[in-house]
Amino acid sequence: MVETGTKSPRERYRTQVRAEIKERAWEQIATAGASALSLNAIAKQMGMSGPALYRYFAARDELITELIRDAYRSLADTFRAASESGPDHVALAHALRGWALDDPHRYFLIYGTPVPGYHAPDDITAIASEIMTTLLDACTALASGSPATPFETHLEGHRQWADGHPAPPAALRRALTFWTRMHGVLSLELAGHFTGMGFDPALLFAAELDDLPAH
Amino acid sequence: MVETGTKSPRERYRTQVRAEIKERAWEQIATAGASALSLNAIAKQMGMSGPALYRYFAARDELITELIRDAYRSLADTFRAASESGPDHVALAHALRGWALDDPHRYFLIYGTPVPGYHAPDDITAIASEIMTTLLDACTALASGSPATPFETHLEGHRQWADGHPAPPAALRRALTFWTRMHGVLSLELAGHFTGMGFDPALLFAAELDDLPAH
DNA sequence: TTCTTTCGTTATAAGTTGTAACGCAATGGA
DNA sequence: TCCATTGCGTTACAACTTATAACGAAAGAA
Repeated sequence: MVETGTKSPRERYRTQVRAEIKERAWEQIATAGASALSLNAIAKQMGMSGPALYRYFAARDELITELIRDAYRSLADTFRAASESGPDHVALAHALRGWALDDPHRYFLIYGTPVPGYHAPDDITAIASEIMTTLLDACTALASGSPATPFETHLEGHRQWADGHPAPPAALRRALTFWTRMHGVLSLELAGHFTGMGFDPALLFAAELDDLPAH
Repeated sequence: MVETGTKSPRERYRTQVRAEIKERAWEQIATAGASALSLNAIAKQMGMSGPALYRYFAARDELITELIRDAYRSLADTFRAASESGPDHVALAHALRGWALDDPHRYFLIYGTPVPGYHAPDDITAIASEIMTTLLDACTALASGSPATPFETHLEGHRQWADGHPAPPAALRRALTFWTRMHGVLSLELAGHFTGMGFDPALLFAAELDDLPAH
């Protein structure tokens, strides 16, 4: 095959059909959850027979993996956009919350109940570490130097996950805490555990954001 | 039917079979996840034909609801036991972590990705509020009186969820924060998001427990 | 025009949940 | 002891699902 520089019509068609399949898949996930995702139903919606979809995705799991990849990609882009005007963990927090509320199922595809035996491919973990780097940048901006707590001392000696990032221990700790606390509020809120309780989840989120380790 | 006081042989047999079905269900969930739970497979394991199970559980969802109920009940009992020697949120935290690590799938059945359209029956929400009451007792023990932060002021006027509990605003806030922060660490840990990162999740958990709002 | 690749089809296999109809066995009362 | 009722487990079946195989048609390349 000669190098055309632009995509062939066939490839254009193929990527377009793949995109439409993913769109329908997101719709289905939103109404019935990821576990109820049916390739047959998607095919019918698109006016073609069930097995036809297997030309585009080798298996149901491959489609879901692709959706997970897109979700990570989308979060990484959101973080990057929020960091455009400088490293700022408050901006990241609000971006994260907006992104999560925008499509809860997308959030749960990343941070929800894990499927036993499923392992994300390497390119997805690469996107995850891209997200972590953005977060570390923001947390480094405000953090001071030497470790002040036992856990920060522990982190100083266990920082493989920072992947060479020069963040001081306090920043490492701040990034981890940002992650777990924001996730703690968001995940319970999105799962509906706060509904009917009366208080405003947004205020709890803000309070937690305000209470992050200051150092 | 005459009131026998003790169960009839038939009822004893019935409850025993139901218990064995649930045991097999837990085993399946542990190896393949809740979404892959198969009534047929359970029946085969027990040496009987598929439809026989429908004498014991009207539908797959009813079995899962029963498992969720058992999970909540188990957590409530664990909390109660941890509170036996007086209200102590540190004891609750360690009990929670032990309970979660003991069976991650049981934890995710309660706090994992919600199933769209599923609503827990009233008796389950009653157990949930029993858990919350135990937590509020522990948080009241250490908290002072008047609200000190904007969010605590907000909680003072939105405390339906406390269900009449006389906890001061600082205790309400402490309870919510306990919940979201412990869940934030535990859920990410159990989902495997920390694996390969190098640090010790137990230390992060301890650090978060130590950092709870003090007031 | 001809060759080749790709696509969508139907047929089929092996699962799943759940219902229906039947027979057997155990329970409880006379 | 006998009998009627109740409950249990079975097979048969309907309507799904994922996934593979084999075939025909359409589209792109030479």
